[in-house]
Amino acid sequence: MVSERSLAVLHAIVSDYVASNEPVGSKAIVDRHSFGVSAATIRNDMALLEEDELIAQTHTSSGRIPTDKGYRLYVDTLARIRPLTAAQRAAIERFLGESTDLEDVMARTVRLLAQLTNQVAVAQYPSLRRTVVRHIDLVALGEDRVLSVLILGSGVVEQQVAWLPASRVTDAWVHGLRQRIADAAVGSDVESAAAGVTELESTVEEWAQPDEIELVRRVLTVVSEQLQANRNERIAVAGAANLSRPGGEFAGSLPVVLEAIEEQVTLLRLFGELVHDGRDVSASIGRENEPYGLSQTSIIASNYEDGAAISKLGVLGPLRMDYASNIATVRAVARYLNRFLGEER
Amino acid sequence: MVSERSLAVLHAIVSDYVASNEPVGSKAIVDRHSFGVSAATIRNDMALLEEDELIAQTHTSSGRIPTDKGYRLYVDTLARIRPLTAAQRAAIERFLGESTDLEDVMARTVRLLAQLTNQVAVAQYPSLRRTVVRHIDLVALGEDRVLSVLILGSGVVEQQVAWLPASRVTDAWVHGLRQRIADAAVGSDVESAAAGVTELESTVEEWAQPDEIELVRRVLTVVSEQLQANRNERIAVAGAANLSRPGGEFAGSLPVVLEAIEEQVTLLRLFGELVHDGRDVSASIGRENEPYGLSQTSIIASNYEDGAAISKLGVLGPLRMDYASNIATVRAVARYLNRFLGEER
DNA sequence: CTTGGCACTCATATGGAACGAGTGCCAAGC
DNA sequence: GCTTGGCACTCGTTCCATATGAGTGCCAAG
Repeated sequence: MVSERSLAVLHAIVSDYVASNEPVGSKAIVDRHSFGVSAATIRNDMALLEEDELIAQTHTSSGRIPTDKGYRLYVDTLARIRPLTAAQRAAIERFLGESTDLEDVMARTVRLLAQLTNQVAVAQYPSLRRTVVRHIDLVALGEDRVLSVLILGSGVVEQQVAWLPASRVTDAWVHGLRQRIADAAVGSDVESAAAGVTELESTVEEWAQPDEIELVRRVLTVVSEQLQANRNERIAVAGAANLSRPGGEFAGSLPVVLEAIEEQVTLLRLFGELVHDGRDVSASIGRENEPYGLSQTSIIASNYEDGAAISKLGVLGPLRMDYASNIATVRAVARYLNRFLGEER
Repeated sequence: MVSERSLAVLHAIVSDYVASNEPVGSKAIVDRHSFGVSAATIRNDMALLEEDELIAQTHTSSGRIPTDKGYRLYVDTLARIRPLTAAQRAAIERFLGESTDLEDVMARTVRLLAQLTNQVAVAQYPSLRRTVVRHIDLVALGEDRVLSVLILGSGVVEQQVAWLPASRVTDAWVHGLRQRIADAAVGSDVESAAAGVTELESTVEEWAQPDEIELVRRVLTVVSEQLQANRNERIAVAGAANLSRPGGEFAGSLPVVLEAIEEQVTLLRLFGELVHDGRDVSASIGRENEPYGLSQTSIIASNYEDGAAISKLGVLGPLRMDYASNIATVRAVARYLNRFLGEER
């Protein structure tokens, strides 16, 4: 266990290092912070911190920089979360207030978060399992293609094309089928609707013409897929340009990070594994992200509620980032998004 | 005017430099290419090329590298476009063949192009002005919100929410309005449909209840917007990770490039200004992109037809890129996309 | 436990010398 | 008139040796 003052020294090292990007020495600490002790005393504390692997030196006789473990302890012992400035709050309000549909809300949210933190911002789309199905449409796009359009509460639209090879699709046929599906699905939430459609699928023989059964099945399969497609597995990203900030933070790992952003799958897994032990904001620091090749990266994320399910949003940046400020910002944006989505439905 | 052999020397310099990323000297040229002349002769040619500002030296006595102007002449005098290998063609076929809706086609196209060229790939969404309107839906999302869904040929769906503050939206009302709009718009192409809706807007007083006119107007405005929204102004991007390839190509300009990719507006303008003088593939090299801050970047683009209108797709990369191969690939992918979209409709 | 002092380490900066790739130019050759 | 071999010259790169200074660890005294 580290002493009270040692912890204060760690905090000083982290914040100085984040600000200057240079190893910080004992003298610099007594100069910039008002500990009531001399540099030699600080040096003793630093020796202890180094023993605990909370800080390290770049070479035998240089100042110290925090290790992953040091950052971790720093984050865990951050006393209070700085509230945002009035200007920042206003910016959030203004930015989100103008948005129209969900797509737009997500895009604005990540852009905002990226701008406020100067990091890469990521947000998971809300899960829609508990959302009500408002409307279902089947539209013939030609003789062999039918477009299925699903309209969910809060204005989300899913579309998908069903191919019905070598068939003669007529408007009347499509219309009748639509009616049946709508009866089974519209009005209930997505999960129940999926069950309804499955039910319909299993009784196809009872109500469809024998020569149409195959076609009907295809359409129902597509609708089922749409209902089961988990929106939660989409993410919005913004601020990739922040990766190339001066400082060469991501020396070798920039390609890995860019790939992760493009892949999305990696980010989703990473987000999924984040543990929120009591706190509303969680962090994953450096080597904790090793399994994803992102050991030079830290992630700060917060849950945001979304009716029944929970989704996440956060930022991704270099190990050396302003954790205090980023945690505050992520939390604030998540709260606004919460409130905003709450109003919506 | 440069002589025949000088031009050949330029080609040698470009291809060697692209391959090695090092200034190429006269000796290296005679070694690697079978000109029937000595190094001294090559040096004379190089002096001429330098006079014409087609090549330059990094310092007084080093090998030469091509200038922007040199790359330009090189591209303009590329004799024949290398055809793709069978494997590459197969990859294209396979990759595009699996796609479902337009969104998916575009995503696959850029991913493919990025992978084949190792550059950032960009594609403009097809313009839909000549596409037929298949279907229009209005769905009440609550008492004060109506979702308008527009279904176009080839399975494109546009949605937008209309807010009708302080009103009591009923299903019956929405249904009636939908019918009217559908009569005016469904079946004709997007441009005519827009005209039809505008017509409807101007005669609102004649058929709507006085106290509903304001609400009807709002809905019609939203539908109009949807019809006029130009899909052509959306782009798909992939392969950003290729920017961080070793070689430090984008030393200082990486942030600019990343921003351009995220902004999209810049890329759209850039694409819009590309001139195709007779060729099916065009290039914009280095300083030619100065106005957009992308003077360290080259762009290779091709038109792809899309019924009436024309859209573009291409790649963006460092000045020092394999123009010959990239031009061939962009052209091939554009052709496949052409064919694919042709089959669709 | 704190503090001043001191020897020690090591990254960085500076400068000079050797090296070598590549050029420009010239006079001779085809 | 174009081509060629030769040669002096330039200049970036590498290597080494030295000087500097920031920062440490340790110790003995307060």
